[in-house]
Amino acid sequence: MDAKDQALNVARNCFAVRLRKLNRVVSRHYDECFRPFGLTVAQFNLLVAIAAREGTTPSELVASLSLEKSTVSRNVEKMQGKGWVTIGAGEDKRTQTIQLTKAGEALLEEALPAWKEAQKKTEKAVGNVSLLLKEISLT
Amino acid sequence: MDAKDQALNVARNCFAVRLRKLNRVVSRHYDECFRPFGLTVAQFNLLVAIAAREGTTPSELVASLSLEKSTVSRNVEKMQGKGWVTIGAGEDKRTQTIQLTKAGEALLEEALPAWKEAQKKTEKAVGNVSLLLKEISLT
DNA sequence: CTGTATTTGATGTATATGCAACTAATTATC
DNA sequence: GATAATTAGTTGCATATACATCAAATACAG
Repeated sequence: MDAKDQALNVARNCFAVRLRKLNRVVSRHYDECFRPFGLTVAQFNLLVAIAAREGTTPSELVASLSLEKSTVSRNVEKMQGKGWVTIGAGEDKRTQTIQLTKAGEALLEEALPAWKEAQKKTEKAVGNVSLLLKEISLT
Repeated sequence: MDAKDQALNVARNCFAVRLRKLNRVVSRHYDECFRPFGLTVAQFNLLVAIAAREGTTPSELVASLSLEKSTVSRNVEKMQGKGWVTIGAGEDKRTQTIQLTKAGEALLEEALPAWKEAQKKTEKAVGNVSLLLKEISLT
């Protein structure tokens, strides 16, 4: 097998190559649907994660979303700037608690139809994603 | 269903949320394995894509990887800076052709064991990814 | 042909992401 | 109780990514 065929083989069988491409395509669908709300899919992710656990902490978000702490730190700060969340004192002087504001709740509510649309769009473009993701054992 | 439960529901069922998390986790495995070579998974993606079609063009990479053209432009430029690829004249005066250099080929060769390791690591951490990706109909 | 539309890349700007190094606070060790 | 280790978040830096806009080249319509 020459270098070219080997590369082709890698390109076809690499989990990362395929997953990352899928990720770009799918994320684009969601970004399109959320654009009218001035919302990105990454911000939407954080919003729902925060909404699902009122009074959560950055650390919890790090764990539940497998994000780097610095990413959470900066993205949450940005969302605070937009008035969607408030950052308050936590149990420790180290920790913080994050809450949705009224505006944040309202935004989520408004964006829900767009989310449903994105879900549909994704299934249509990519196939049976539910079935696909069902298999994954991510904590 | 109150707002919190609704958010939980979205968080659990959103394709983007789950896919993006999986993408981060998996990409991290590859990045770790490639780090000793000064290579990122994104660069590896491009390298194998270029190797698989010697003399490809940015446009082709855009199409085959579903990347934005500006992303390809800048990433390929960076890889040229590292001496892994050369950018030459294309058929048009608009287009370019991209070639792996000897160093680029050598790097791919060297990194192959790391890639295999990353594949294994991923299967171990995430489950049967092959089965999972088999279902996807991405062009 | 000539003027318009399309294609191909480059560049400006913004977001998302991660690693390394840092600080402050807390916990564990002795 | 003092010191070491760990934890929580922030900040500096770099890469990856996308959208909008631009310029140059080519293709197309008349």
